[in-house]
Amino acid sequence: MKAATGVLRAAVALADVTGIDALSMRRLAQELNVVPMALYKHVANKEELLDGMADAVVREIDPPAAGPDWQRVVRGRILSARRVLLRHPWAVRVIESRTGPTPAVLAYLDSMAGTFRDGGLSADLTHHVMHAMGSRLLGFSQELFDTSGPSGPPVPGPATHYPNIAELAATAAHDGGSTVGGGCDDQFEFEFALDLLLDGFENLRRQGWTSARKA
Amino acid sequence: MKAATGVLRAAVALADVTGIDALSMRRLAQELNVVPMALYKHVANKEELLDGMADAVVREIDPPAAGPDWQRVVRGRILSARRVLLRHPWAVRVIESRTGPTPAVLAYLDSMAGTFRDGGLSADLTHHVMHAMGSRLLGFSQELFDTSGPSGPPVPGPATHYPNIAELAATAAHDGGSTVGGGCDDQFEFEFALDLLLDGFENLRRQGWTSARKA
DNA sequence: ACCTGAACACCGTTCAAGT
DNA sequence: ACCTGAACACCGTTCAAGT
Repeated sequence: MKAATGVLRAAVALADVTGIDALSMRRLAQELNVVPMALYKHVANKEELLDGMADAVVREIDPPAAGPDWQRVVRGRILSARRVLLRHPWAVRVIESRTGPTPAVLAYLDSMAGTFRDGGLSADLTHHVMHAMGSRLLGFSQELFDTSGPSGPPVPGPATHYPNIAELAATAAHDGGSTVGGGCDDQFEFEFALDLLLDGFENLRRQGWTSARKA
Repeated sequence: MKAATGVLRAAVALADVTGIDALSMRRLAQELNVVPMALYKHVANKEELLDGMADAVVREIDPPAAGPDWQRVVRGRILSARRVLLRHPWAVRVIESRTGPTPAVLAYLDSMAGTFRDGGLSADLTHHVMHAMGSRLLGFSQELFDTSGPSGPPVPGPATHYPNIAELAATAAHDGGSTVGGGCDDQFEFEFALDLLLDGFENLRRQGWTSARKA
């Protein structure tokens, strides 16, 4: 059974407003002025609803731009994916909780693999490159916790027991950049890691790297 | 209030056996032959229990090895973290769900930052390098979904609509390597990405890279 | 003062009763 | 045949009653 688009749109909107924890079948039914059990006409269960929500979000990512520079195409699309995730913060946890890739995710990954292949990366290298990117392909920051925001990096007072982290935080605080409250610049950090990886891939391509693991 | 070690050990053991979804306050109390409310003598609430469990797992990671080669020290410790996570698969989701870093995580990150600094990376570079590594510092694979296991990469039949992914899967299936069932070699992919990042960091260090974002 | 059982306010989903 | 409300088996946590 496929989740009806009306239910799906309502679920995405509700999660955007209330967060994913507050999205229950009962609450969603209430939003649609419908009895809870009526939802089960449109979705088999909550998992299928979440599958549909994940796919709806992934479909918001821009299609690949045209152009000969594979690094530029990949970069632009991943930054688009990141913008989508910033619009739907709950989507990270929903996508992560899927047991397997949903159709829109598969289509996205297939398209991304095509961009690498068209850029001249071998199938072997493309395979490992896709693994190395992992969830970053979908715009995941892969950070351990959110260091942006008004509170900045969560380091205790000046007499901290974490001298090295304190030093890093002090360095970040001295930065100008686009941050105001002393937090880290998420966008800068994301692009730093992304470009480091893309440059690394391009180096391997130029060197004709292979995994050399054939039997 | 600090979670008692007995309750913590029981919770970790229970999660190892039954998975994190089955770990409820009621089930844990039953395991300890105790009435559910008795747990609240030792933990303020379930979140505090999960905090304690996350810390208990992080404390299992090996201390840093001695040695002049920072790449080797970082690499060894992250691979130790990965082994810990493979012993406690539920820990990934528990650590991710913490709103901020727990004490053991802070101590680990501080120690890791110290290794980078001792290796000659500037505070500036260390800061961005730690962000770029993100959850990988704790051994997270950061993959979108599990492609190992007997089923291998989850690609539909031969007449698939995902030709590029099919090609990559075929390449992986032809590999010898340590995999048996045609799945991807998680350990190889993890080390591939890790080494790519560490080499990238070392290049930036040699070039005297700075973020050049000072006000 | 301490412990604890019942109760509260939820949850996803089953199922039988009503139309 | 279809819809739906009550019910089931949970959950984390509150709170009042009992010792």
